[in-house]
Amino acid sequence: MADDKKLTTRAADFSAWYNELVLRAELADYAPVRGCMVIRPNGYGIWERMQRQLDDMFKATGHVNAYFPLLIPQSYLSKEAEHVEGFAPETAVVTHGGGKLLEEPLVLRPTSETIIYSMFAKWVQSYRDLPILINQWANVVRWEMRTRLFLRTLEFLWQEGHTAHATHDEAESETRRMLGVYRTFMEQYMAMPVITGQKTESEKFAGALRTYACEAMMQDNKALQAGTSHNLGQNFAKAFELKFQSAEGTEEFAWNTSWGVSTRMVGGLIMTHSDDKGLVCPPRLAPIEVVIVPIFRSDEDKARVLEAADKLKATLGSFERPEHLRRRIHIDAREGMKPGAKYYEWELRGVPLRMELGPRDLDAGQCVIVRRDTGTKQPIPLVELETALPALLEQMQSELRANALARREANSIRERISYDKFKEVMAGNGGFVYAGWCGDPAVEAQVKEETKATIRCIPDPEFRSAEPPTTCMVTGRPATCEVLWAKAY
RNA sequence: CGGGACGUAGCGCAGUCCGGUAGCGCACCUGAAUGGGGUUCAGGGGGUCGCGGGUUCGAAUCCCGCCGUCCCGACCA
Repeated sequence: MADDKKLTTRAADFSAWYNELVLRAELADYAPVRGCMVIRPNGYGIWERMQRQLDDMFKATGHVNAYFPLLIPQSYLSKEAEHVEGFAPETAVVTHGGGKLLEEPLVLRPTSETIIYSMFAKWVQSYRDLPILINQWANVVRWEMRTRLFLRTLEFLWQEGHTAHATHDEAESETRRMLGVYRTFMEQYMAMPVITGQKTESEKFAGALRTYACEAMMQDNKALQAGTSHNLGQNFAKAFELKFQSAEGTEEFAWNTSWGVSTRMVGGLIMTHSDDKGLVCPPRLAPIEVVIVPIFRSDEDKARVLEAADKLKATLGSFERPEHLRRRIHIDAREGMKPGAKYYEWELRGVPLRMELGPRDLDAGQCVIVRRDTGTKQPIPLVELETALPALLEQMQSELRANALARREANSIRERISYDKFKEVMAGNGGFVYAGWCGDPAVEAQVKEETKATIRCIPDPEFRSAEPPTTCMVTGRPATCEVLWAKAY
């Protein structure tokens, strides 16, 4: 921080910019334990709004919430071979309780497939007991080597949906449906466009049949995996004896899915929209939509302006209004701080709209509204705020999404390029590269080794090229599919 | 766990080479003025200098050990 008041710029050091923004906007802070963070009210408020929206969407798609315990017998994790291989290296293990060595160590859940499907096995007898459509909001622990605020911490908050079905096809359509829910949420609420698609064998979830993901592009052109949805097949059902009797009387293993998004999305939101002045928060997820900065000199003016501000908040923000008509308003009435200083602070914190309200405005029956993303100022008559505020907020919401989409496409390469050119791109500005792939995992490994880029996904049809690639970018062999390459978080 | 940097007031740092009264900026508290883009003046509070040991009359400073944090790798939502 050369200048004490300004953030390091994105261009100078994206990583430093991100860290400083998170800390100074008071979204999160480092905790005493390495790799752990405290999510402060400004950051938690965003997560809460994400939760509320997603929870509504899960309920609307037929899911119910439940809660399973944090502690899982270590042996459970070992019951599915690929699963234990994938997660064992990063589990935290409890060996003592009440001062005594435990007979069997307990792991802090890195994810809850094992405990949940072991319980499903108790609850399911018949095909009539299916499907089970459960979600839980929880914390999980993964002992990562390198951590970053929101993007990768030892403990993080998430939701994990877990379902059980009678058939493969039903499980598959559930897997796809929830990926679609994530996509809708990310686009409509986070204003963050995503590429959806399937993960390759090497990138899929440990223990899954197939993994699908939403991949977003951050402002440094790196990809962020923002949500995953897994078709688990019968792998866990077999490990935990999750069986049911079919209508035909036969005994069958159930088909499971799991899907999750985490507090990592807060990091994605930050890196998608924010600028060198601080956070830019999409209005729909902003804990505060409008901050009123009162301006006054004399005591008379002060009383008059604050009264007007209170009145605006009491009417436009009244809890008696239906939520979509209720504005989330904060009045910054702090004494001894000049308006300019407040402007900078609320810009750092990402409040979408700022309302400047002073004696001159009141005389004219108006206020001045400033948009956080564009900085544009406009006077608005007080009597029109009721309709003007939601219109401005929605306009900002959709422009943020459109801008993020334009930026992603401007940094995507869809024409066929040579592997040499690809190396240049990845060594330079990076970005998303669509290319043919022969399907050989060794090629993935080689490219990762040489360029640090990985296959983010095999994009869903709507994201694929009009002209499908016929050869592998790396080997020149016939392509089995088109893939999306990028360096990732 | 490998490579690098660092640990001194809430935050950012100087002081360490060359041992001798613990400092600066911001933040914070009090008062007054100020108030439409980071306000000014005056006064004030706050530290076992990461921890442990050693050398010395005397250690933030020198030596040894440990712990922790951040950045770059290998691992990952």
